[in-house]
Amino acid sequence: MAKTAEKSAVQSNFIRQIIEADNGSGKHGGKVITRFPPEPNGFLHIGHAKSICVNFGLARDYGGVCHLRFDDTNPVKEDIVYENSIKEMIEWLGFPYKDHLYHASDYFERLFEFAEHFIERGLAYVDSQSAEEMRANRGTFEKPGVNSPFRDRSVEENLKLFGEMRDGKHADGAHVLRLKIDMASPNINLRDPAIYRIRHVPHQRTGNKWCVYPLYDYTHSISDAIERITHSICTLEFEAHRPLYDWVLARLVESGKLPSPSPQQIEFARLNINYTVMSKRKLLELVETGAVSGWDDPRFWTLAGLRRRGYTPSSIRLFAERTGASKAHQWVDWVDLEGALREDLDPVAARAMVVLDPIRVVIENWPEDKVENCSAPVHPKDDSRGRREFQFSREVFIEREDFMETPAKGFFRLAPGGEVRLRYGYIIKCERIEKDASGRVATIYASFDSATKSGTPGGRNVKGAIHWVSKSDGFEAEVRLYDRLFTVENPDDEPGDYKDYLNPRSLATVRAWCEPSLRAALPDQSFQFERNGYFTPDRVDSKPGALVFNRAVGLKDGWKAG
RNA sequence: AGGGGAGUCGCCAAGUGGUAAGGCACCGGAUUUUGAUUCCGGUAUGCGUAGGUUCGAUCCCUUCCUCCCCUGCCA
Repeated sequence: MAKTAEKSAVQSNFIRQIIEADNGSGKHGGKVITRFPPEPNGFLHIGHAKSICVNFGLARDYGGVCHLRFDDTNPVKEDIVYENSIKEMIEWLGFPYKDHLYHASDYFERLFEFAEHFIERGLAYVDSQSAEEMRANRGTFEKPGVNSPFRDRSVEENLKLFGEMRDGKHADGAHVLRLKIDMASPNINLRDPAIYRIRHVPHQRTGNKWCVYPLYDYTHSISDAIERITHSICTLEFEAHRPLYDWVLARLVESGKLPSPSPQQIEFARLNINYTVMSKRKLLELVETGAVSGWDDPRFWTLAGLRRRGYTPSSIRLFAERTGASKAHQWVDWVDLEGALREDLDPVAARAMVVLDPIRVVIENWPEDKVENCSAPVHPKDDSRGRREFQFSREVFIEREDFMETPAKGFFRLAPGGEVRLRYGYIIKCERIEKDASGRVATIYASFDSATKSGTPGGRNVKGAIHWVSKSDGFEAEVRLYDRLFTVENPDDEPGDYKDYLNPRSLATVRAWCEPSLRAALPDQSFQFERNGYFTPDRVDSKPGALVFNRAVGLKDGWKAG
């Protein structure tokens, strides 16, 4: 029975240990509720996929559920097109979100009430300093901040002002609501963090209902608690925010506004992959400057790009599983992603022969108009997949690199006077070659051995077997071959601009000869072009009669010349 | 008056006082009409550094080094 790495025992990590300890103590009654909380202001990339796999994976493994919650608290940056794209990609990745779809904006009303509650308890105040004054008074890493002159406003005045803010009586930036914690805290997040700001901007879901919007730390902790999230998993940069997360929830639990126990924030290292950049700003810039053709460029590590390139959801899940979850900064090799794809596709991808860089072969002792049928298994290890048919004829194409006029040591494909098997067909012998004006081999003239048809019992064989396509029933298609987008492992660490390290040869387009079984190929289908790699029809440009294939990843090549 | 994190094989990553799991990569070898796959076998006297405690230390204590994050009315 085929067992994929994805199904094998998951390895322990510190998050699982926490969950298991909580399950053991009965802290959450054995429940596990996680959440993936994207802000709808960009497209998902492989780093997000990792986080999605961690959160949905934990829920799945512990019989819990994972909420998809859009963190839509900043209407100036957010848009419904991002939300739709995010949903589409999560579904594509294979995780169920529809029964547990939430928005932080669902909680605007309660968030506001809680803010008034903080004011009533003397734990929040309206600050009327300018942004610049607030920054100046916040202090620095070494120096404590100083209290705002508005810090001691009365509860009544604060309530009145906050109400006016909500009612649109004040301009953007005129006031802000701040928690009253400690301006001298060594943790800057605790120096009276702002929790509400005025934005006279319509919101993509609540329209014009609000002109004050809550900020992240306040919103996120409370949203988690409202949803009874048990383990709130985020990335390392939020570690210093955890005291604030806990502070807000503890006060609200104290006064019976929120249930106990509160969710626990747990931070793990975000995923980094070499030869990429991950920041939202840089991804956007690559799109806008035309370094990539769009968010779904097959060279891009956005989920849309990976899907178009030919990556499968299961390969991405396998990759996420393999890279694990820890607090150490991880720099994963791009080749690990490729390895996961190969491993995922090898047991399932239909095989086909395609010649990417054709060189013409004329088999002189094959009758002019004769055509003979050959067949090959759709999958070499799974007969139930049936067989594919194609013709053998006088004129065929083979891969240019499968012929060497002066063969290197150890080369066992075609060379002058030598023999090679045309896979699933006959053994041929190179009799002579013809070159064009530039000295390039134009045509190989060969002879075939009629006693060597593939499958002949007791027939002789030769060491080399190469793929080929007959001119009689093959067809041409465009094939796009990709290389990494950057030439250096970490473009962010190099001197100058990261864009200086774009790889000018990240895309090569060729006209290839394909066997006839490929005529009906559709996007989302994966093929192994024998000896060449895994390919998928381009979901944007491929059309019946004018197919376009993307190479998702090459096969491993164990041959070393010389 | 700074605070919070991280350092275990090339890349990930378990182990957290009893003598260094696993995966990927790599190297052998077997099978192979894909130089692929598959299958066998190999690969850290060592856990950032220097001391200490202990019968015994990756694990506990101390020193030092390196890297990352935090001074948005972004998330």
